[in-house]
Amino acid sequence: MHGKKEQEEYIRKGPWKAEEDEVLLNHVKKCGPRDWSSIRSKGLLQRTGKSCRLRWVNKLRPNLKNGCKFSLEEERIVIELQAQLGNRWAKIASYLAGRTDNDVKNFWSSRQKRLARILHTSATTPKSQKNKTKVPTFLDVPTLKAPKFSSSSEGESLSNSHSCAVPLIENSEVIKMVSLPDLIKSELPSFDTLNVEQEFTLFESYKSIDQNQQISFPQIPELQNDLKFPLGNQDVLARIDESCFIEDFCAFDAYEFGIGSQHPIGLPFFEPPGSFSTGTRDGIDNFKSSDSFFDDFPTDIFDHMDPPASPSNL
DNA sequence: AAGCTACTCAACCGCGCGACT
DNA sequence: GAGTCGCGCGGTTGAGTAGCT
Repeated sequence: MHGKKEQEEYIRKGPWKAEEDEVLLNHVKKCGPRDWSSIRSKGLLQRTGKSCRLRWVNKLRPNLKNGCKFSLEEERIVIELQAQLGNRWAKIASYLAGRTDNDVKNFWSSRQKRLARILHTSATTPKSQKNKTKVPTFLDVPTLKAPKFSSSSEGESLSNSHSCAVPLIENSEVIKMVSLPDLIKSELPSFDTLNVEQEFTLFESYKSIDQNQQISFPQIPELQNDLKFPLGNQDVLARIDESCFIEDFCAFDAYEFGIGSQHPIGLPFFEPPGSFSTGTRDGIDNFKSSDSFFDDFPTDIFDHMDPPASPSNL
């Protein structure tokens, strides 16, 4: 079998057994969460110190929210902090009670994959097939007119209110200008928590809009200018009147930018730094009680909108 | 029921940094 | 100052699972 030296060198990998967890917990009880490498050197476990530490941090540490999905508030915090800090998952996790860097990382990467898939689908699916997607997009409104800027807003920076934010479109010529990581870094509202019902209702309302009616697109808060307008403002403006431009933009979407989602476009999406610890839902509640998003629509738009079905009707 | 796809989660790996010798 | 060690972090991968067709 194994010689003594071989046994000493043997390092166990893979899933942890309950007995191993118990040994590790005992070690932490005695010595605290440190001296990870001594666990192996003492012959307690055939695991590396790194492996022990990881197991403790990610699974055995008290007060972990294991197996619990990220709440809306947690998602919001992650999105904002990722935009501010980049991929410093451990730092981000420190703002979330019971979450580990691994949790945050996994959450973000699955979000990223989903977004990539949506982008890819949007860019490659023939337009005739796009209507088959689960959640309807503005692509389904074929002749929605491009927004026009009022004379009062002409000459203003497009980053201001009532701008037509066009950071991302499926047209391949343009999509290349926004890398996926940059896209994800931008402070997109969560789409994990989309209220499909609301989305659909709003969508239906758009279908009802007089196609000659002009609507203002709501602002997108706090996007970096270069993310908002990868082409440069002039180029964006120049393309706005192209029907395919708007169509493509709308296809990518409204969905991504939260129109119809639970999050506002016209409001600051995130709390100011420093307010995380309060764990308030002010941002969300403010949205719910605010009209600012809908202020950007013609008032009679709501005449076409049916109230969302109550859950009891489902 | 079976196959496929997307997603989640757990764990490993490589790298960088700081402390120690 | 150079080398070593332990630790922490971010990136990546693979297994398991849920949902859809």
